[in-house]
Amino acid sequence: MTQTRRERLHDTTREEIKDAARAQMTKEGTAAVSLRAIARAIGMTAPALYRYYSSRDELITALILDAFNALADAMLNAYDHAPANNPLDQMKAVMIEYRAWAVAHRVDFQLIYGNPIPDYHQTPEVSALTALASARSFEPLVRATETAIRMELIVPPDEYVNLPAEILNPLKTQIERYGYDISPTTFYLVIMAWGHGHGLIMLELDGHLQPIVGDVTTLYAHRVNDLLRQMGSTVRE
Amino acid sequence: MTQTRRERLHDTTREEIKDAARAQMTKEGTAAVSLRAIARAIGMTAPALYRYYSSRDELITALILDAFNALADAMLNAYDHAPANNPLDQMKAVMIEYRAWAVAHRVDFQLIYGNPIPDYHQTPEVSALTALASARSFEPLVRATETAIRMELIVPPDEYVNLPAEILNPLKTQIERYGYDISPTTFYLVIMAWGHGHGLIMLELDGHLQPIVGDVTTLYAHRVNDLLRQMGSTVRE
DNA sequence: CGTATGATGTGAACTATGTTTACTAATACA
DNA sequence: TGTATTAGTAAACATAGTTCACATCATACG
Repeated sequence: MTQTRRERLHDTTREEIKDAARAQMTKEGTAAVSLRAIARAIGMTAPALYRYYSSRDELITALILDAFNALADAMLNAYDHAPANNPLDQMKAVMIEYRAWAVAHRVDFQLIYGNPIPDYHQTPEVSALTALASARSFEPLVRATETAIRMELIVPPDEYVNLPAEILNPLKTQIERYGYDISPTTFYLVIMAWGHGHGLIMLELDGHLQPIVGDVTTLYAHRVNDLLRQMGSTVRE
Repeated sequence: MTQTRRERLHDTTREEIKDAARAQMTKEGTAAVSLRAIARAIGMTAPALYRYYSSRDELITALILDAFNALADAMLNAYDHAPANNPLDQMKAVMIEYRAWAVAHRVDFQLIYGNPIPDYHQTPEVSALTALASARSFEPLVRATETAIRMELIVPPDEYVNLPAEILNPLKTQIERYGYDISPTTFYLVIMAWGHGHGLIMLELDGHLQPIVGDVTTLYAHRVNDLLRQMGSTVRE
């Protein structure tokens, strides 16, 4: 792990390039990542960038992985800072943070969950990494939900306990595959919450929600609270 | 409305250009619309396209408006073909169609709800048109929901009837502004359903859902049925 | 019927882009 | 100090959107 001076400088420049790319995406959109523009911004010529990233695709891959990890970190952090003995508050905190991060880092969120960038092609190894990072983002929510159910702070209605076989079986398979120690009900509820939150966030980012509901923060918080109620939260707000 | 032969040919070519553009997007992604490639595909040179669209942006605008209208038509059609006296089935049909259209027309759906295309800039007039088309898409769902509530096929739980002021007021404002004849509860429930369905669809299109739940069609249908239950449907499936 | 007009198309040119190649300048290490 | 590696450049190639000057040809009019 000992880095030579050269390696340190190299890494610094790699970060500088990513920062310039992010700045550019923020201004012009995720798809507008231009090597030549990045080079101009940091006072180099375009071919020099190839000393740091073997192609535009590799640079974009680095940005995507960074974004995934930052989101996962943010959600884990929200989980850690919520009251440890209160899984319901943990669930809320993580759900709220999902949107907060998306709004505060629109570009990175679009990089993860938006349209693919034109001409960008992901290698299978990278897909595996992003899938892992994606799963890591929602581990806190899964854990909090499972705990809430075990503590009977959430008593899910029968619909979510006795799931029909065609829904139940794939969930079971997935749980076994990853060796999770959770019930299919937990898994189903998390997917429900994820889908709901994700949809509201996407609509907000595309500008479809704000003109309709005014303050989206308020609506989102209300929806999160209501989601817990729908899940069978036994604690009134 | 009488068209000369020339105008007819002109319109035909405009359609041919759009078709080529759609074919290209389907193959290479929404952002990869290339005038030169379109020209090649239909046996012309790129500058010739400027006789039909004054720029790449204007072509993309045409594609976006087409997509919006096609989605609205599809949802209205689903509404019309559901049993007229059964608003619950109408609601289901429209929600199911929303996903079905998105999956069958991924590219057009991304054009509407995905990342903006790089360097594409929308004029305010176009934004107004798309907002209108977007509203038109969800009119059937709004109407069916309002009817279901009036017929007491849906009796929404208290949470959705007595909405907190900070949620209620923006909804009321919006309803007045468009002169809709619906209750804020209807509006809230539609936003809830829209957000939920939209999120699941986006996750599916990005490939995040299928590996987790296997058959997404089954999960989505299950979620739609459960949404009606959450809204307070008095009819058991 | 012949002619002028306007629509339709082409090819060259301009500014961008990502990428490769050949070359130079600087740095680190023996 | 000498040498191998690294960091950077300039030139070149193919791609893109767009503009311009020009040719062609069907239509409309005198």
